[in-house]
Amino acid sequence: METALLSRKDQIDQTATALFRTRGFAATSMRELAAALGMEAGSIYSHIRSKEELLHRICFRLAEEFFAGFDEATADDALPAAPRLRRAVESHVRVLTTDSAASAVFLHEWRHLSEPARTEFLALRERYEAGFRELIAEGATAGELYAPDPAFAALTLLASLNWLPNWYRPGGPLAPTDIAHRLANQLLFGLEVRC
Amino acid sequence: METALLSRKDQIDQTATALFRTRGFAATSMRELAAALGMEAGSIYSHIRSKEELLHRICFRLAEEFFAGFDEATADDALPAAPRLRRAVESHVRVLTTDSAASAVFLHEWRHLSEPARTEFLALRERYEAGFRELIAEGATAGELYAPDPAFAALTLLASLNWLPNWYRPGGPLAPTDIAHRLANQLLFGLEVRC
DNA sequence: TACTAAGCCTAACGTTCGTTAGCAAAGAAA
DNA sequence: TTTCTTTGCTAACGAACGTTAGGCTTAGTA
Repeated sequence: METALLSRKDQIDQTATALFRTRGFAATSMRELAAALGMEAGSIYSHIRSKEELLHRICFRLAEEFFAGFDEATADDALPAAPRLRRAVESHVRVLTTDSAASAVFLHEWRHLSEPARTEFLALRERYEAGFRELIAEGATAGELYAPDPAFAALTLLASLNWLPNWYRPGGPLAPTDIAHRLANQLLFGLEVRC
Repeated sequence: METALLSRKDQIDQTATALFRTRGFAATSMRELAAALGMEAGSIYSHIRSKEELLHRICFRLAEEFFAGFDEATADDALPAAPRLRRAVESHVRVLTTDSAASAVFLHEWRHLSEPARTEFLALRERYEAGFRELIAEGATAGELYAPDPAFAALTLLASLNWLPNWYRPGGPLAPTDIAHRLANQLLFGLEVRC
């Protein structure tokens, strides 16, 4: 057998991710996907069961990556909440930049999952957001952070980060780690000059 | 003629906006839209020319509202950049909250516009973002704001705001003006406690 | 050599899509 | 009364949709 860098199934996943990102899940046809892979639409079904399976795999794989990164970033209990939050932000940015196409699909196309996957996905997302919320709340009670409403702060913070796949392009002027540092700084220090 | 609160055409626009928001433009069929209006699919074409015309009207109407709000908020040249930025943020939030369904469509579904509308739309959006960018840059050179990279700051700021339609619900615990103030504060002052 | 398993093809299935044509009812304007 | 406009209907159009069945080719295995 040819030792391909990517198995055919992985190629399908990757091409589907790119198409779902730019055209959206619903507007991407199996024939389009097949054409991008240089094959016929029917042939794809030798590798997958359905179009939705593709979306399902993309969304849940990324959920796993976000969780793994967050857990690793916040594992050190000795650290105060503020630096742990900073590390969580950097981890989130790392996932967004290393797999920005899949991230965009994860963020925008999940609603085309049918039940029960959709509910399951939303539960995962809520649990992830709760992680940030609790980190911010911890920092607030410890006096490290100013956050009268941790839930509100967490929403705003993740919103800023999640916009990233909309403009980030690999090989641009800013490296992923630069972006992570800048975002963390801007979100933690704000725009207004310090007193 | 019956003096309806909304003309039939406006009812169609409004129902289409709600459906496009929750299911997406591509995944919303004309038959679904018709059913939600209590009519048949073919009948809609007595009022509109095409499905895309609906999307076009929603997107460009909101673009106008964003511009009108921004222009009014930043018209006072006597004011320093920082308070004008704050007013622009509040105006943006006002549009997002008073018409959150249309805002969500504006933010997510524009890519289903076909050319040349799509390019035209993106040019408008870029011009709007440039307004924020220049305001931040002005504040930075005047020493009012700390923003080493105004473009980056503008992206992050708008990202935080544009996430709003994803969680805002009219009649929730926070009134739109509260939200606007909190967002402006958090973005301008940051999360970290001040020195 | 014969057998097996991938991988892809063609052809077609039943369904749904956006849209159109032609007609009917009903009220406003003349 | 006649005419026109508005609004909606039914029925259908061609196209595109996701998916399946069955067969062919090729490469690895026994």
